[in-house]
Amino acid sequence: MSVKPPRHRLPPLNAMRAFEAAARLGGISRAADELCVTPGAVAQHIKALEDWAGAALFSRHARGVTLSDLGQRCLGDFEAAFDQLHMATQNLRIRAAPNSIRIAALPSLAQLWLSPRMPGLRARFPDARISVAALEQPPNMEREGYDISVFLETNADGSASPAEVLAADHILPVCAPALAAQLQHPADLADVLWLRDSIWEQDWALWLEKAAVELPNLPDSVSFSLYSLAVEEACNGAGVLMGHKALVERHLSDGSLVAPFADVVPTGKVITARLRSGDQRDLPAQILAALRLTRA
Amino acid sequence: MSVKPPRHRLPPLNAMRAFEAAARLGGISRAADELCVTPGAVAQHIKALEDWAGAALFSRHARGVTLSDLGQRCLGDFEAAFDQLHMATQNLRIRAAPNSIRIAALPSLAQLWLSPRMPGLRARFPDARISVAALEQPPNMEREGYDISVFLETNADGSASPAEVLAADHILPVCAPALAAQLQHPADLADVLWLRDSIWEQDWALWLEKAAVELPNLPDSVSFSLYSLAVEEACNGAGVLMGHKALVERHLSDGSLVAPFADVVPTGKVITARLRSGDQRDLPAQILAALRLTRA
DNA sequence: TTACTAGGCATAGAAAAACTAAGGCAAGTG
DNA sequence: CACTTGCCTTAGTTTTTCTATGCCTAGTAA
Repeated sequence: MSVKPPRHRLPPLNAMRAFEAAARLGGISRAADELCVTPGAVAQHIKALEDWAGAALFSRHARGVTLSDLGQRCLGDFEAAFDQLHMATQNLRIRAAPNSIRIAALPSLAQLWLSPRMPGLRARFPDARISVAALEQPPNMEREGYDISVFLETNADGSASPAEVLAADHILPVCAPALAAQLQHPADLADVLWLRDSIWEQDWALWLEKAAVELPNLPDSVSFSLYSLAVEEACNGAGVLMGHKALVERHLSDGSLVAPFADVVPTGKVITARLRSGDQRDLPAQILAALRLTRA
Repeated sequence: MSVKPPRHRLPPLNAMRAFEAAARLGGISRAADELCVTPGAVAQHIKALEDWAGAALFSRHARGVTLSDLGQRCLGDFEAAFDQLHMATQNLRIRAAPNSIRIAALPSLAQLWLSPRMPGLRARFPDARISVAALEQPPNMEREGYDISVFLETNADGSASPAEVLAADHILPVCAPALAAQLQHPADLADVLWLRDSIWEQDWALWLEKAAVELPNLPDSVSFSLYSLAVEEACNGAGVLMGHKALVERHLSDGSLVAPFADVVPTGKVITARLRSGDQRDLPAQILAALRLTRA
């Protein structure tokens, strides 16, 4: 009669994942969002882990939860463990498909800056399989499976990770050539429809201030949730768009858009690319380097 | 319209666990055994991970599997990640119940060496909650939830982890006092029933050799899968047992067993205690130290 | 005071995942 | 040549996980 171990099982892996997410993000709802499940599911997982441990990891309040003393002390361990697990899966992914490159980019950058450069990139790296995902927020690159990110950051963002500045961000009004005829002086801007991007609402105010333009009144404006839609509409002659130089350079050079006023204003932001740390390949860095040099 | 991420999900956690176990143990059946499921379940998990990666992690043969090149290179990552996950759960456990101490011990040691010392231990550490599990094999202490292990090891086992020698292992024949009357000379051993432990079958041969005893014939013997059962039977006068000194010392001192012959033979093994590395408490080390000094 | 809202809890039922059992196969072994 | 070992596959079942719903509490606004 061999003594069969009443084996000490690990608590359920999913329960640990739920705890880690909720503790890191500071809320069950936020964890649920990250894990793509309902808050109820996360709450159940966390309860399961608490039952396993026999102690509370969170203290519950009417509005949200806070980590208990125990939870506080354990968060670091679990965070590190899951970091490693993510690292392991990323390594598995890139070893299984070494030529696969995933780029995460701001939607506007993906469409107006990155997209024109893709043909050049593909020509330079014919073996690479480059996919692009448009994200509103920069992802955690070590955790989600992106090898390169391209986002707009304020110049001061001195993060530790290896960042590469691809271009500065400058703005100036742009519009279709036909509409430009109506704009002789900056003051004429008060008489045309303005096109805005909904996440860059302050662009116009910034430009007016820095270009020292004073208008008697602010005209009507329409906003778009995607900058590329606003650019399309500007090309169609719908109005005047506050153009980001790096994003409309192609339209300016092919004449589909023109800049009626020369005042170019820096926004204080830069287009920044980052590599995923821990990637053992050379390809991502090569692609990033090529990205600096590639013209649209 | 916010751009909702087509979130990059991790592969299923259980699939990773199955891969890690199968890769580490070198077989699906062995992994199934460790995970307490059927091999079919493990095979399915591994296939799921391979599908996620888009490449094979094992090459299948008729007799067993071997790691593919890819699997080989990924094993280390996953092993490290799960090591950390186990570490995190152990830390959670001991933080939630700092006075809980779990000891893993060989069944015979648990019953005959450890058990008599427990009262002394409890008196010395009244707050500690000491539980004991009897295991045939030493557990992976970093992974399974044991804080102290007590096993019989060959002297040479120079493992890196902090080991503490509690006692050397010596053997000599023992029996009930009544039976001892029949044993005047070692040669008389040929005429009595021998009691054996099924995992220490060679004890008798070793003792006969080292004690330079030659017998004309070997007598009948019965074996027990638990040494403590054999000890009981010896006390009952059922026969002569090859006694391990450290395990029968209490019976020898209270007279329920006697040693008819004085030849004590070392087996080359030692009772060894180990602490789980990474334990941030002092209590386990204190208990181990006390264990050295505690008398039965 | 009186809604109203946000965030979390509890429960039941539904959906999905995991597991088992059974049959099959291929290559060593006696 | 039969037997054993170790794995695969599939179908069906069990278990887990998730969602949906209603409820509760404490801030916030009217």
